[in-house]
Amino acid sequence: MTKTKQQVLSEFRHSEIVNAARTVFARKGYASGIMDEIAKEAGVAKGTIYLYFKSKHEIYRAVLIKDMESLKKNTLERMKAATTLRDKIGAFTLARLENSEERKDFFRIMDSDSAHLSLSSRQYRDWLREPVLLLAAEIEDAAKRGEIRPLPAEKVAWLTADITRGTIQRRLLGKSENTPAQDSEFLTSFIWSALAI
Amino acid sequence: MTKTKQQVLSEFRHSEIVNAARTVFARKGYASGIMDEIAKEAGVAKGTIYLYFKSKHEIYRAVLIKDMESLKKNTLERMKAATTLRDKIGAFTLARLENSEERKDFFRIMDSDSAHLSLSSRQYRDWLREPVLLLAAEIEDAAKRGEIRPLPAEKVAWLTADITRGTIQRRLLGKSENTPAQDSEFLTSFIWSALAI
Amino acid sequence: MTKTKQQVLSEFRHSEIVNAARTVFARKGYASGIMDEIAKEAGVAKGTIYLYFKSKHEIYRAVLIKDMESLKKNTLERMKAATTLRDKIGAFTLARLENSEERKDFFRIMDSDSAHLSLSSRQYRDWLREPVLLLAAEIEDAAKRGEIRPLPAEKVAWLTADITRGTIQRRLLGKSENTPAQDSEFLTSFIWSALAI
Amino acid sequence: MTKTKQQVLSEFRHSEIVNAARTVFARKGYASGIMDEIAKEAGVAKGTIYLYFKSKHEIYRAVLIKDMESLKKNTLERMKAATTLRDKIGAFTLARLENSEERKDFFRIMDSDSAHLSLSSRQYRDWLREPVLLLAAEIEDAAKRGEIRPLPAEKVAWLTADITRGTIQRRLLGKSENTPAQDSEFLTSFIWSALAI
DNA sequence: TATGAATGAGTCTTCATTCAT
DNA sequence: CATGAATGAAGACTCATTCAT
Repeated sequence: MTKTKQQVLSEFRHSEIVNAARTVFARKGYASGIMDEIAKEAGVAKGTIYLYFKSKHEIYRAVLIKDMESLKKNTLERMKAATTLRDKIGAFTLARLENSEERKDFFRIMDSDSAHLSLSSRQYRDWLREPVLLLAAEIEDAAKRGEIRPLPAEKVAWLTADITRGTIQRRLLGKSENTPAQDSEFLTSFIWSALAI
Repeated sequence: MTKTKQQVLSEFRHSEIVNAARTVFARKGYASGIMDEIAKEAGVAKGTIYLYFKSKHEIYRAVLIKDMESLKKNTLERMKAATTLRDKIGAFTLARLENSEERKDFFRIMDSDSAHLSLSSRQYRDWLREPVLLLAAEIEDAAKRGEIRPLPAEKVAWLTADITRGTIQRRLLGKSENTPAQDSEFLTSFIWSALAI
Repeated sequence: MTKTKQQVLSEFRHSEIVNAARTVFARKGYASGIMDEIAKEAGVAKGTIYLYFKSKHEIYRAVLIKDMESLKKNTLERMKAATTLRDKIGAFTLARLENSEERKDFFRIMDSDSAHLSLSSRQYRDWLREPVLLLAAEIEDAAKRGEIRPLPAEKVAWLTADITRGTIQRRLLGKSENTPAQDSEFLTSFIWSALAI
Repeated sequence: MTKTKQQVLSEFRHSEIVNAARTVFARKGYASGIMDEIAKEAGVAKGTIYLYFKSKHEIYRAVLIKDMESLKKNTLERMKAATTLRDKIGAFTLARLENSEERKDFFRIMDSDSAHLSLSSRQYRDWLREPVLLLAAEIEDAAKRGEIRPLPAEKVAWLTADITRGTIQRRLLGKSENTPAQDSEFLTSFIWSALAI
């Protein structure tokens, strides 16, 4: 169960490189993010990167997948922990807003065109899709229970994702004096009003 | 007031190059969109492009600015033509949805990371900002008139822009069986419900 | 029928690059023959080479094919011009010996392992094979006519090629005080003795 | 006179590495034969190789020298064991043909351009030279004894080497249905005919 | 003006060699 | 001695930009 020193070091390096890459790609974009710079940022030689990743492309994928996976997991967990639909909507938006605060670099990359090119589009969309579909299912249920107006649930779920993303982007541009919680509450109440009977 | 033959030709070339660039960038993204390909697409020699634009970067800016300007103008006109707030919201969303249909290439580029890198962020946001601020003003007025709930008008306006953009992106991925008008109506009614007293 | 100035220049460049490559490859071998060096030797920029050849590999092929083709043609012509078998053997050996004198660089490359890797083995062997098979046919005929002993003609033809190649290689190492004609005569008479009734 | 365990192990490793290198170089050529691959083939770590050899180049030399030395020894022994000139020619050709059968890898390397670049040309030629010169001496003697025609002995010896090499190469390409003994006999009788009075 | 051949700086990637453990 | 992770120099290739015609 214990890791060898080697394994620890190796995982550390792997992780350092991914972190360095995220920083560099966030700063320059994929095409202009140069291996030299990633290497320097990670504190290793250029050749070392190739011991851990087959290509620049592969590093980029690693960054995206790792962060998207973690974002997805976190969002799902928090949504499941919530009980009412309103709370679930709140959990969805807040999870993402808070995450974007901690991982600004990733959120700067996430929507880039290279992200779409690097992952198969199926792969790409599914990271987002799963939480959105969970949200859609909850909306559907609530509608059936008569708690909210009958509306196309999936569409509404996507709109929720849209405004969350937009809000995050505005925050990344330095546009918000609000806390994530405040922004989340505003988005949630806005959606909720639109759903109200 | 009359243009010389030279001027006409020059403007024509300018425009051809911008169009070719839009096509190419939409197909490949900025970094992989190659001058050779733009030249071929525009039907001119590579050197000729440099008679009209200082650099690749400059062409990209030209594409963005031209299209954004035209989108902005169109959106503003249609909003001004509308009378009620609901109609103005409808005009905003429909203008953009229809535009995206006619100019898919541009909309594919618009949100790319290179777009952000190419224009100063102020420049970039301002093309969108104007219609959004107009919408915000209208919302503000309507709130004052008591037609809708009092809500932070600018935020609501941005949310409207967010869901419009999201919807357009889903359409570009081949995700909609609806007409732009139908999608616009859905978005508008959704917003409208949230604003209702 | 007249070539444009462009065509002439283009062909000249093409040819210059092939010549430069031959020189460099002869000096360093394929793997150590560096594009920079070829470019410098050809008096063009590195990028220019890629206007004429898709890759380093392609240049190498071009060198081999051009020279082998020309060697083959020359050998065949001279053999056909000869009338008796002995003269044909003489033509074969002399053609190659003289050629190797004029094109030392090529002969240094010809037998390199990279030559085998660069051309399909069929392609590679056929340049040599054709003259050898012609020689074999002539031997066969002469045997039927009873001019020489009956011997496996193709084998004898290959042996002739072997000793010609060996002699050339020794010459390239600076080992011969003889003229090509003298060496050719020696080889021919040696073979001839072995064929004598 | 007894070797320590250390020495035995050391020599074993040395030998393993040389064998691995031969295999790899034969498969890929010198430039593409990678240290990693040699290490894996030898069953040691890459660093270990450098305890036994100063450089990749040095390993290559070691392979060549070891095999050439052994080939030379074997050829000389067998020639000395033979009594008549014809048998000595037969011994020369058969020794090499049989050796090439057992050590195909080496024979694939032997004539490569890298072999020439790795050994000083003097060094390279001398491994072959000794048996050839022995053969030349025997031819000389036989001529003096009037057993064969007077011919330039060294040249004839080299021609013998040439056709042996050529035949071996054709065999390595999968071109022979004959046994080494049959091929040897053909070559010997061919040479012998040319020498006959 | 228009051309497109030429340029060469800039990039990714490989791999022989070193070195800390 | 043995290891194999780390290094970084070196090389093929790309492509925005220039320039002679």
